[in-house]
Parts: sequence; structure tokens; C-alpha cells
Amino acid sequence: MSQGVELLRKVLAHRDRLSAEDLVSLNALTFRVENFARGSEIIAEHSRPDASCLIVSGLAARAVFQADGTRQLTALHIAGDFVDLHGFLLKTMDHSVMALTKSSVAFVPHEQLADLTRKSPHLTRLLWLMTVVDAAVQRRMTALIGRYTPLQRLAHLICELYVRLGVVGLVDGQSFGFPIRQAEVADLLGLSLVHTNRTIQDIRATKLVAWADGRITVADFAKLSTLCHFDPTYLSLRPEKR
Amino acid sequence: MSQGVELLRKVLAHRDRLSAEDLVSLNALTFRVENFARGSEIIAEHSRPDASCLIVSGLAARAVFQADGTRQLTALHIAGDFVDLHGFLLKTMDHSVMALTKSSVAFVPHEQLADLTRKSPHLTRLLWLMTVVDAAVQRRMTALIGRYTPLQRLAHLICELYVRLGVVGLVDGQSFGFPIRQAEVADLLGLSLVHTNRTIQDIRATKLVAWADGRITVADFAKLSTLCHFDPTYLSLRPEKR
DNA sequence: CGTCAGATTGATATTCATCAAGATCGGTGG
DNA sequence: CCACCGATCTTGATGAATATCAATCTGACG
Repeated sequence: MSQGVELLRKVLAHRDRLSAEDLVSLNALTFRVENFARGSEIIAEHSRPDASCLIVSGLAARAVFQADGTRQLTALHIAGDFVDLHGFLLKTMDHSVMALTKSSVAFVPHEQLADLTRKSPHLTRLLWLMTVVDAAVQRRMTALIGRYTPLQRLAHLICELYVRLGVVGLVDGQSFGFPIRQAEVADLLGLSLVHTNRTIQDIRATKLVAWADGRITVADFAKLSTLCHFDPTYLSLRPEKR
Repeated sequence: MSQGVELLRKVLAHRDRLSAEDLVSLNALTFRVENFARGSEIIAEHSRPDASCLIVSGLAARAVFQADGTRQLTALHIAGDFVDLHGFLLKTMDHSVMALTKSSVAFVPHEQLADLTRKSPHLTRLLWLMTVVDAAVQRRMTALIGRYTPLQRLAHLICELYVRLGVVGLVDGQSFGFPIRQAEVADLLGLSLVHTNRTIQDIRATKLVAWADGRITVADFAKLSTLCHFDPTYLSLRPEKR
């Protein structure tokens, strides 16, 4: 079983029980793995990909660029995220996907996904769900940037990462690797670089989070959650019949 | 053919050719229509709906509420939008859907949608697409609030509405009805009410848009698009094999 | 005529971006 | 081993953008 499929199985299993038949269909998917350097573009805006990709390792982000070169990173993606399932339906990309760290990415051809929609309604619904969860995460991001203070935005980002990375086993005790530059955090949170730096100092001052050398340690998840009103409902992490 | 199905057919036909078989499956869907008053909740956060809804007439919005009573409207929905297709997969709502004007809403039971995923892979992909387009619109919203000026946000909102309302035939010449209070525009754009008021005055001053008595007239769509870098790619409005 | 919701205005305080320097650190060539 | 360099983080100063507060205005309607 490829690493990509194994990760996908783990992520889907958090949302619904997978039947033996589901597993067979999953295993039938063939992934081509490709590596990307930090800062490189995995999928380009306006391109027409013929395969969808899943992050095997590393961090990636969806990016929307502006004419003046500034950008907004609209979503962050981690190992196990079927990032570009969207492209399967969109056909033409409305945004790009960037590797924020050295990443390993698995591609599955669109034909195989189309096949899945014909042969496995249940897996289809689960993959559909994954894109709907992406939408929910995006909604939360909109709300964060629109109505939360910078400190809350950052706290929320950390809470979300803590939970999502936990699902794929990437939280070690209370800490996880997050080798991201502050400029990128700024583009995620909709802040300037300087203000982001100060906000990071603010969150360190709360003592709820330690952040050094590309690693974040969550000292008090409960208090951090309260600070930013984190409610994980939007991640749909309860196994249910779907 | 019900009004709901007819609208849906129109919206889907903008994304792909519908076969005779597709139309039969569409017509098999049974919608229960319900009316909502301005300001009422169509779907509540944390609820577990057993039917998904489509806006037949009126304006609706997804809302995320904060502890202090403030809210962010994360997305705006118009006639023809299958707003709550998300609920079919999420099972538990992570946000609420509000009627911004008196609205007529058609509900189709989740069982019928599940059935569709078993019997009509093509329609399934098209409905899936509609949720993916919602995600794309949401992404654009995040980028807007994070990196665009208030004037650009408002201009972009108007461009988007102009195009989306055009698809369902709700643009009359160069104008469309938009009977929304400024407080709601503020919650959409992530601004304060006062600043929203001033931004509306700014956009009036450009003469590119007239806005009075609940009606917006777009005097120069091309210039307005340029002002806010509007690129309709994210709406996926080209019929393609999907 | 009074009331109410919504729009508008002016004044002020706060937040945030921008600009311009440092500081820190790892790597690299001599 | 050490001086230098570039990338990143940090800091301080300043001004612009935005929120907040408190009126006032307007039009619809009983």
C-alpha cells in the first residue's frame, strides 16, 4: 500500500467507517509521487491539471496573487490533505498551490477519480466531503480575518494545526514542526510582516504557546482554544454514516 | 418541472452539457418549498439537517457568529444556489444560513441526494462541482478581506454579484436588486458599519456604480473589474466535460 | 405629529502598515 | 579560524487606515 493511500485511508477513517470494498477501491488508485522544493509551485493558477494531488509530507498552501505581487495564502495544507481534489472538478485552476517546505506530493489521474464516481458512490461521497471540509476551513479563515484580532487569528491557526496534525500523527507530545517564515504567516493571517512578528511575540507572552526553531509547542490547549473561541466542529472529525 | 429544478438546471447547464438522462434524474428530485422572513435563520449552526436547500428567490448568507454577538457573513447566496449541499456531507452544520431578504427556499431530502450519488455519477460530479465553486468563492472572499482595500472589496462584491445574478437572469439591463442594509454589507466585507458607509460613498464617487433604493446599477463593468482585479475564472462558468 | 429603522456625519482613539535600522545566525570563502 | 554575507527576525518611529462613539438626518408609516 502506497504512503499516499495509507494517509488517505487514515484521514477518511476519521470521517466514516471504510468497508472492505472501499479499501479495495482506494488501493486501486495509482499515485505518482513528485518532490517539490520550498517555495515552488505545485499547481499553477489558470493551469488545467489532469491529475489531483495529495500531500504526502511537507506543508503547502493555496495562494491568490495580486497585481502588485502581494499575495494571500488562503489555506494551509498538511500531510494527508487531498489538496487538489478541487482541480478535478474545476478543470481550470482559480488559484495556485505552493510548497511552503520541501514537500512530497502524490498525483492521481483525473480519469481514475472519474472512475471512482462511477464505481464507488460511498468513496465519492467521502472525497466530496473532503472538499466540503476544505470549504468549511476556508469559511473559518474568512471569519478569522474579517472579525478576529490578530492574536486570535494566530491562536486559532495554531489550534487548528494542532488538531489536524494530530489526526495524521504529526503531533509529538504537545509540539509539532512548523518550519514556516513569518512572512508566510503574515500572508496567511492577512497582516503585515511587522505586525505578524509582534503578534507572535504577544502569543509567546501569554505562555500558552512556545514557538522556536520551527517548532510550536502548545502548553495549554484548553486556554488557547478559549482565547480564540476554537470549536473544531468545522473539521467534521466525527465518524458518521456519510 | 418545479421552479427549484428549473433554476438548478440553468445553473448546472453553465458548467456542463446535461444529457436527457441527467434531466430525468434532476426531475426526479422532489423539493419542499418553504418561505423565510428577512433576518430569519434557514439552517442553524450545530443543527443536523436531513435535507439540503436551494434558494429559489431572495438573498441568503452563511454566517459565523462570535461570542460577543458580532458576526462575519462568509458568503452571499442568490437564487439558484444550492446553498446547503454542504450539509449533506457535513452532517453537523459548522455555520448558519440566514435569509437576508424574504426568501423562498426549496429542500430536497438527503436520501434523494445519496440516491443520486449511486445512480447518476455525472450529476453527482456536477453537484460536487457546485460545492467546489462555493469553496472557490470563499477563497476569493478570504483573499479580498485579507489583502484588498475596502473599495476593492466592495467593487469585487458588486462584480461578482453582477456576473452571478446574470447567470440566473436577475440582471435587468445593467442593474440588479440588492435590498441589503449597510450593516450586512459591513459583516460581509469585514468592516465596521461606519467605514462601510464611507466606502459606499467612495464607490459612488467613482461613478462606476450607482446604488440607491436597494438597487445597484453598474455603469462601467470593465472599469469596475479593473479597479478590483476581478477575474471570473473562479466561478467556473465555462461549460466543460466534468 | 411622533416613532423607528437605517443612513450619514464629525470627532476621536486605536490598530495596523510602512519605513528604516539593527540584531542574530548559519553558511561560506579566504 | 575568522570576516563577511544573506536571510530572517526584531525594534522603534511615524503616519495612514479603520474602529468607535455620539449625534444628526431622512423617509416610511401608524
